[in-house]
Amino acid sequence: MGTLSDTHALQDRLLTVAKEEFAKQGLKGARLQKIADEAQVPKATLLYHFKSKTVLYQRVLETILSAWDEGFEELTIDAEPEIFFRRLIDTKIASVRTDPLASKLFAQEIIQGAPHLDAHLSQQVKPWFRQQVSILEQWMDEGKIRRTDPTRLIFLIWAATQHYADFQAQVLTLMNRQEFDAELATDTSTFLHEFICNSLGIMDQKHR
Amino acid sequence: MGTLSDTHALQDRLLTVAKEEFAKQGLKGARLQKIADEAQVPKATLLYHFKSKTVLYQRVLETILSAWDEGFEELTIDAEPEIFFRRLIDTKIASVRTDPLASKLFAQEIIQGAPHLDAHLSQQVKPWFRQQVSILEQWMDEGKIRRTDPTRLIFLIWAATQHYADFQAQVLTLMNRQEFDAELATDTSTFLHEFICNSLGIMDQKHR
DNA sequence: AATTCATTTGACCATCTGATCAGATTAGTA
DNA sequence: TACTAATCTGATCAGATGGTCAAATGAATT
Repeated sequence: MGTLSDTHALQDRLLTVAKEEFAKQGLKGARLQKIADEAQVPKATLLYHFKSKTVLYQRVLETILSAWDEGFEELTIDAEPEIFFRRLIDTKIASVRTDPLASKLFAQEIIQGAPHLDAHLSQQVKPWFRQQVSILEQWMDEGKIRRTDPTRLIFLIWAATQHYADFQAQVLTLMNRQEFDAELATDTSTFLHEFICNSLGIMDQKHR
Repeated sequence: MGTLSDTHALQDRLLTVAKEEFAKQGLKGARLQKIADEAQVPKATLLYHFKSKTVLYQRVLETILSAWDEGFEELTIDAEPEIFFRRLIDTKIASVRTDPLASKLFAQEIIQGAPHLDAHLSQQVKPWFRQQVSILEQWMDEGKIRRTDPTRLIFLIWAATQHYADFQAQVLTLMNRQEFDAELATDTSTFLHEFICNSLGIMDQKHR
């Protein structure tokens, strides 16, 4: 424990601070000086650990994406539709509430045309997405859920959950709230689950 | 008709070009030089018509918002739920398809905490929002639609439609499409309408 | 102790960018 | 035509910002 913090811990801290700055200001708007200040480190030190602003940004993005991949890939199929949707929605809402900055950063990246994650979209997201679609199709074939467009259904869930992170400023204003607290998260989760199950003709055997 | 274009037409062109640049690059990322080039005008001319970058940005924002206000305020209540939802969704999807840049610009503004439209949110959006909520509540009281949280229902519609503009890059990738064409818009509109009506227990008397 | 390597940091730089300004050009008017 | 006001624009600037570098510091190894 010679140094105050070893290299790895420092880089983690820098990535965390950088995520916040990038999420709040965008890639172009973010200032290396501000990130360095926030992390209580000279700017030169920041640039020693990450060769350039772009590299730092990509590292932040990678960190976010791999965390997501981890959290969502284990959403198994071996469940009834109702359970599946509950897990999916709960996981997404939890992620949105725990780390809205990650969601915001990701959103801005996509809005600007996803110039830094073409690869990830087609290699990571697409397979996961196709799998989800095929699960839904199977359930439709089996008559477990009403037949509809599975692709757009996934989009709807995606959008409806992500909305609470990305548009948090608007959501809180319109709901007269100050923060996205645990209760608000639970209620939102419940609402979405109910709404979707209702639309798909899934009977809810048990109350939450 | 002495000049090639009068002042008003020029400012409109500048606003249009600026909207594109702001939407694609964000406020901080946008470059006045690029806007000027795109509009085939010296940068100094651009700054003659708009005192500063911030002013230009705010003017672009105002233009977008007033266009939206116009388009959505006339969504009257004097209709049955099914018609109401159809109109709302169609209008929103049309707006998203016609002018995705406006939606993207707006989204980035909200994501970054809506620093430039606090006033508009509470003065324009909030009243409209409350009105929609009260319509929905009334219909729930009358038993016309299933009882649920009207606030989150509006959010869901909002999010699900906006998604197709803001996340267009991702949506197109996952759907293996090149552009958001008219057919895709119609199908999306139909899907959302059906999905929502189904969840709210609204019978669809006529096919689209 | 001497050497080597990674890390840290203040000083500095090249470049970019929003903004200014004075002078030119044009349009409208008496 | 003469005069005024609005519009246009090239030149230029001041500040900010990403990035570089050489020297200093610290840690580990022989």
